[in-house]
Amino acid sequence: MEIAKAYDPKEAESKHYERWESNGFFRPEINEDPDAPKYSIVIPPPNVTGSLHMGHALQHTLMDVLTRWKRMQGFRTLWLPGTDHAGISVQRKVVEQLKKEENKTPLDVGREEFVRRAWAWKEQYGNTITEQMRREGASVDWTRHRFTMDDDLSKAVRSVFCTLYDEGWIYRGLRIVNWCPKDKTVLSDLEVKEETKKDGKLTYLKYPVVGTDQTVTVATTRPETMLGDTAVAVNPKDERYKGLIGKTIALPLTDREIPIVADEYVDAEFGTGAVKVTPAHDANDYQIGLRHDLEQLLVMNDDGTMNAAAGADLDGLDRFKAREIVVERFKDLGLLDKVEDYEISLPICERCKTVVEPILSEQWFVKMDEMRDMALELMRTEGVPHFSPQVPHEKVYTAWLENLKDWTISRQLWWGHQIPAWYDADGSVYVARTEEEARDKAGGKDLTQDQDVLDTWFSSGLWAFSTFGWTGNSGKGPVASRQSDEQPAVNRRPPTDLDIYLPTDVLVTGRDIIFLWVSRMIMLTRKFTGKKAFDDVVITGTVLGKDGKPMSKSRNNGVDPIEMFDKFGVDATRIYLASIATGADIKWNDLLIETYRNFANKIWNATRFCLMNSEGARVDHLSLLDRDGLSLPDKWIISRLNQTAIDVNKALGKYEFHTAVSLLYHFFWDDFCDWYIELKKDEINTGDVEATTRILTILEIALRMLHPFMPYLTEELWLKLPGASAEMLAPAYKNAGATIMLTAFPPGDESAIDAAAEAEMQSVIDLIKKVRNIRSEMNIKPSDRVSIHVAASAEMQSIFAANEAQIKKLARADSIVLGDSLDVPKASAKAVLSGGAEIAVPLEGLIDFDKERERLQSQIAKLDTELQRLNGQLSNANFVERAPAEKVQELRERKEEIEQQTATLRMNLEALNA
RNA sequence: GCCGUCUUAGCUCAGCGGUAGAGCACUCGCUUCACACGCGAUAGGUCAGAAGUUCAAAUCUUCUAGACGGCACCA
Repeated sequence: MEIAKAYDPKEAESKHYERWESNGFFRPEINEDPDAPKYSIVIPPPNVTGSLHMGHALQHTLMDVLTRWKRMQGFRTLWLPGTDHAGISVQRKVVEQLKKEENKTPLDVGREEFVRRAWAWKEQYGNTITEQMRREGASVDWTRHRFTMDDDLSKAVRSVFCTLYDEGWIYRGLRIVNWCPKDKTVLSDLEVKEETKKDGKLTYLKYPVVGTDQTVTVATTRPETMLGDTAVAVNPKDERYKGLIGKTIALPLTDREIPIVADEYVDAEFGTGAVKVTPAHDANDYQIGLRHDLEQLLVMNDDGTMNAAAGADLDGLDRFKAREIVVERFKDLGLLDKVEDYEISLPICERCKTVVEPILSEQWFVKMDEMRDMALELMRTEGVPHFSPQVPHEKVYTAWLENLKDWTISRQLWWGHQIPAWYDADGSVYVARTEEEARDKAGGKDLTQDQDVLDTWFSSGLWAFSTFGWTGNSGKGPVASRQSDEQPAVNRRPPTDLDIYLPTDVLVTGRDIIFLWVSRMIMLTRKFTGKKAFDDVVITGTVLGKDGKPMSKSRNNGVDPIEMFDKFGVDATRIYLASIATGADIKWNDLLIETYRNFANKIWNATRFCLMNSEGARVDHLSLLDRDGLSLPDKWIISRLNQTAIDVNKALGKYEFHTAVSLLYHFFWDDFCDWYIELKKDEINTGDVEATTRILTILEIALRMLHPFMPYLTEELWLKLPGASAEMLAPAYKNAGATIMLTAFPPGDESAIDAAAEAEMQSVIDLIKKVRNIRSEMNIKPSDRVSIHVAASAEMQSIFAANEAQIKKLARADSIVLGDSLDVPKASAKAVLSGGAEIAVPLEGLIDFDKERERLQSQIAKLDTELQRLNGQLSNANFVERAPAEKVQELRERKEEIEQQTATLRMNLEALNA
């Protein structure tokens, strides 16, 4: 068989995905075993405006590893893909498009047309990520792809909204909210980020007290809001201001008089001890306002300009411009006390970076107290979700829940789920799933639907169950928390996806959306289905740029996964991402992927070698079963193979992907390539069919274990193996076409683990390494053969005798002399092996005695360091008494061994000096 | 301000009570019939610092320093 000398990832990547998908290999229905347990994952829906970034690549890799692993284990496996509608982002894209192409505003085209265009935009540009996921090799069931604005998912949204409203969990109210003047919408607390500004200013304004010549100085970072002040507050205990309480202020730049009130909230120690109170523009002031029954005066428009209430001459002016003017006027009036430099942290709109304005506004909210209790209870009683890694996410999650505030869910956008609430002419509200239902409730009155849409995260919060067909409004649909084994056998409808796949098994996502998404999904899924959304949550770390900072456009330190796929191959990128410790942040470094590109090439070439010599042989799992008659290297590699399989399964079960990668890497490269293939080369090259069969079989099993990490490479190679066919698939998939992805994942066989073989093989390896060391240190040319003399116990002699050919090959020796003692010329290099054995390589004419002395001395020195530590421990009475007996025994044996070895080495050294 | 994470070989990172590990880089030697994206052999670390618990600490506890993250406050 002709096979290229180096692995070309692009070729393999272009060949298999389409076949896998079109044959339905990604669908759970490919599994024909009616009793197969299910395994399900829903993807954290990327938003339709996005393109694949390294965080996605990482998360998708882990999800795909789990999915492929479980599928191979025979689970009925579903990884459900989808996207979310990204309210604000899409809205902004469409607004920009309208502006650019037609110089129109959304109001110019109207809501209906705007939404139509948003859909068109989504159809055209919204599939970037889903296309990129195919390149990744993601084994998602595309037939179950969902979008948060699909009909069913929209029904689910309305249904949830109505239920929550009817039960009093959703309310509409006037509150101080975070307002983004650019997007002209309210934002939830989680969509607002803090940005520290070092060049902020704290402005001190003097307010004249009516009927006196006194002034009260207040400080503010937002001077323009003084136009909306409706009081000045001081602490009632503050002696400085006691006399002023109850008096009024003539508010400058306005014709209003405002009271001076006493309120405990004011910290007498901070600033001037007097606070301007702007109830409509500050959350704390709002609370003060409620306590003192103050007017709530709004002085800003929704676009961040001042309104008429700010004064006719400021009406329409931008808030920052107004700020300057206000300060200037205070200066002119002689009422500007001072302006200090002040480090301030500003609330910023996460998406557009505009300074967020706290503003009084009527919005819809979800009451979170009961949901929070529900989630905390779940955490307490069942430990759900179980975070991996557990620390610190569990603690952060519960701490956040404990301080949870109500969630603002309305958004002043047109793209999204319009709130299912209608108003009649009197302003009475009717919440219903449909307009008809609302009109019924209203007794046929004319109604207008609420103009706002819901937060995108509201629909994402239903993702775990809305994606499985839950719409909640059938009245006889799936019922919460019904246990399948309690169901009567009669009159059963066929189980739905919701019955089968919820709860999902694990959620893989980033730290940044634990609150935004994970927590809300936990609460809403519990509330509406009675089920858990998932048992486990794997929180991935952040892939940082080369500068150690999170990748971002503004820092321009991003690394495009697609570029990495092009440069190193998808498989190398995937297994590299999986090799990062679960949850740990990692600085990006191309060199590290190179490791795995090299690994891919190594796998390719190892297979190439096996195939070049495979005449007459084919993969045959029976060839590994009867181990009694096998040679030491065979017993050893089978033992290692099974141990690796057991450990890989164990590691994946604990979401320790990096451990699994490291096990596979070392098994394949060190054990299989460096030792096993090398040891078997002679047999293979001489066309030993039995030997070749075993090596092909071991290779095939190794490829299976690598498949979840490196799907393209392993499929490409597997299909080339003689004997690889649909007949080798796992029983549940026996009718599918030939593919490695539906073979059984090696479970590992405990009984194949052969400690004796591993120990014996270790002696052989040790012997070869010692000889190689002598060769290298004594500058023996690779082409020169040596002879090896070994003094060892009878058992070890027989081991070496049995593997003589292999030892000679790998140590480049032409003879091995075995005996009870060494009989060699003085001009020999010597070394000791464990188990009391000693070796010598005669180097007549070649030996450099100084060098040999140095060599022996350095070996002695190394052993001496260890010996000293051992002596220290063993002479410590406390250790001998209190440490476990086995431990003490172990050290004693080790000490004897070292003493014996050093004695031998010393003798050899003296002999050299004699 | 509160909570948390990290600090291990030149670099990037594993390990997390019982003899310090990997990959890359470095040094030396190899056109050895799968692979130079390779093979073989070395070298390199008082595991940030201090104190404590323990027979035993990179690993547990406390403190200190530095890096980072989350939350709160911000007149």
